[in-house]
Amino acid sequence: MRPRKANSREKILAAAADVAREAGPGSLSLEAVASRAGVSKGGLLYNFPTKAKLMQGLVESYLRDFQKALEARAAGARHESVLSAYIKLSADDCERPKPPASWMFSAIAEDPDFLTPIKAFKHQLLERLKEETSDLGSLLVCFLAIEGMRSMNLFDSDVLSEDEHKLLVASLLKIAG
Amino acid sequence: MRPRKANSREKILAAAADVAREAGPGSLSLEAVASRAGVSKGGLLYNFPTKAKLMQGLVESYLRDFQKALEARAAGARHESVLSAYIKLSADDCERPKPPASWMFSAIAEDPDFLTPIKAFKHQLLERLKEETSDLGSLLVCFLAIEGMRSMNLFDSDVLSEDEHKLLVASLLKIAG
DNA sequence: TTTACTGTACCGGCTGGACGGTCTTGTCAA
DNA sequence: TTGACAAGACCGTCCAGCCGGTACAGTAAA
Repeated sequence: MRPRKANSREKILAAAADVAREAGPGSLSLEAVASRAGVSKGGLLYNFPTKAKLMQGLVESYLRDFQKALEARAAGARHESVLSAYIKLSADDCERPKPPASWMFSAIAEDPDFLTPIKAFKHQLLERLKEETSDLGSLLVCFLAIEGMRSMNLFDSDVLSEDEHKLLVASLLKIAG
Repeated sequence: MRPRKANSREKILAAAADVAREAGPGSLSLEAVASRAGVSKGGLLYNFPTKAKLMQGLVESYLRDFQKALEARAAGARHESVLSAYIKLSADDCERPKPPASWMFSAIAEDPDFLTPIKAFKHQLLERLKEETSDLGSLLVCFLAIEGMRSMNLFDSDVLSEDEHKLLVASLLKIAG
């Protein structure tokens, strides 16, 4: 029996991320994703009429999830700054073993403009952080350092040891105040 | 008359970087590179028998250039730390408009293992920086912030304004001591 | 100094395979 | 029975790598 109205979109998105991570971003083909998602190629194309739409879906779901996680953290401890929440969230996100979002490379290869929403999101986040601090210099250092953490995670470059990672996070929280 | 012994390798490498930057990392085909370099496809394949070899060449030349630039800076001002030199070099590298090394995305798509030498290089650099400082926390913050700067540049995400960029660099130099 | 040979650098058409996207043919729930 | 959705064969395109050539420099025997 074929599962009717089983939310294929989510399965497909997850499968795409899996394929990009395991087979490499260059091997993210529609067939591979469909097969991984337990869906036929036609089924995939029904949900995402084009490869570009699939990438777009990946970007949007990524941003949505991140936003939700950040909001949850910020609401969970209202006495601390959003910057602290962002630092801690990113520290957790980059804890190994964490699946890096390799699909991003596929998206960039497909069309570099897929970065635009992400860029906009980051800009927006930075603006929000600026509002809650008076020390712009420290904020920038923290913001960029987090960016560095995330990028290392994305590139799967675990240059830092576990201890160094913890020390870094502690230092950032101290700078953030 | 065909230019004999005109160093095609360099021209091809430069052309590959250009194509990746201008046409997008997903459009880096051998034909496009050959045409851009003013070389036939056969000529390209003569110099780089495989696309993977071309990517490898890109990585190696990138690392070699970076190493040279860093050494030059470090030697140029021997009274300051290597970390300071690294900060300043990266700040200059990320000054817009600077061609981001989009070819890296093509390389990753071809085979994620092309990152290995880069990872190793960074690790080595970090070890070297560790030797000259006693404050590991500050070093890590600086190192990661630079990483963030470079990643933003690579992704062509100019989230920071000119002034913010300068403030960031100043703050980093202050932290680096 | 002519001729024959060798190795280097480069050319460009070809092909086999992979991939994105379409189309026809189902198939189940209402 | 109908319509939303899924299956997978199929088609056109693109591209990496191959291969048979060409041009030329050097060498050296004749």
